[in-house]
Amino acid sequence: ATRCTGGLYCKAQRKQTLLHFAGRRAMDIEGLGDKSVEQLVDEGLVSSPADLYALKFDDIVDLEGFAELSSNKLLSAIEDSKQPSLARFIYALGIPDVGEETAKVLARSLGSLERVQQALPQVLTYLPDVGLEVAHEIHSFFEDAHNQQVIEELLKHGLQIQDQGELGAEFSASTTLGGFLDKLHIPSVGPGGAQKLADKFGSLEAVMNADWLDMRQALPEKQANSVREFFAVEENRQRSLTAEAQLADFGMHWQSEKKVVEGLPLAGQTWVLTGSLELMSRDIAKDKLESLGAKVAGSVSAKTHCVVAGPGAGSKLTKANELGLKVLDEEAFVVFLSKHGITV
DNA sequence: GAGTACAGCGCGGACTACTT
DNA sequence: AAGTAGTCCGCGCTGTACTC
Repeated sequence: ATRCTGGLYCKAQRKQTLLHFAGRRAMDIEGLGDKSVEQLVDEGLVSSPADLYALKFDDIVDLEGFAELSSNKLLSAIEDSKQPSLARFIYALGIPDVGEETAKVLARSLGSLERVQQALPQVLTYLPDVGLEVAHEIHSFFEDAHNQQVIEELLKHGLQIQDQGELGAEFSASTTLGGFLDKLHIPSVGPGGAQKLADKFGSLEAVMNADWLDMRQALPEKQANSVREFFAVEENRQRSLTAEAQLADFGMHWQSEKKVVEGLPLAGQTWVLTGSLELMSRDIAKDKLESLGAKVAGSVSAKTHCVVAGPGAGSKLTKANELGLKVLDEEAFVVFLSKHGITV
């Protein structure tokens, strides 16, 4: 994507950042819409999200449209936003390519802001739907000095991020030594070769320091050569060790098998909501489904398990019918939920 | 046979249009 | 004007044909 390179100095970008930060799905600061952000930035009162938390009554009461009432309202809305969930907070930061879903994944899997901030690209790619590209965006966002400063100030102003905790299961479950070696992208060595190395040596150090004979026992000549050459490069050794150290630091230990069968009834299923739902909001419906282990997607495909269609459903319902997918109307959906012990 | 390169697909994210 | 459904694009993943 191309974006304005004005960075810190670009007013328009700062406004966008603030609007996103305050948005209903992010920090949910009511009363901070287009108009107010416009003024706050133009008057030089606010230039980063952190500045919001330093605003005083006297600063804003003279602004256009801000008499006593709305000033107090805004201040208390800001105050009320001080305990965001980790997922919301990450989303609010507006990291490129990180929307609500990816923010949730980061929060769930890494469990704490520190870990998200420190995570190396190689480590981030362990998360579902995070590839190298997105991993680098995340990593460089937190490496940026200005971004670091803003986060630091936010915390200093009393922001308390909730649900800091342990590493999530999906992260720990997906880390194996074989998988890790595969991610190093040693030329000529794919998943198969990586697994053989893992089986034979059992640790990264052992692979790095293996002598030729042992190496040849694990792999054919060409691949064995490639591995040696790879680890002969100092930079590769460092990168591998750092990534491994971080995984260990995050409390990770190599596991032999990756598969976790989740106990949730809809684990692994993808659902789609379309049309207007009248008995509950879309967000609630989505939450309910997610709590049963389902993934709620935005578009219908052959991989969709079920479509919930309210009145006014359009192309998605058509497609679902074309594909012969299971479709529930809202009433049937509510019945379905109650069968799983969820009341609306 | 194993690794790689490539293509197609599904989903998330961002944008647009429509409704109220 | 705000909120929501629909559309479009790009990233990551998977499956397949190709190569060594």
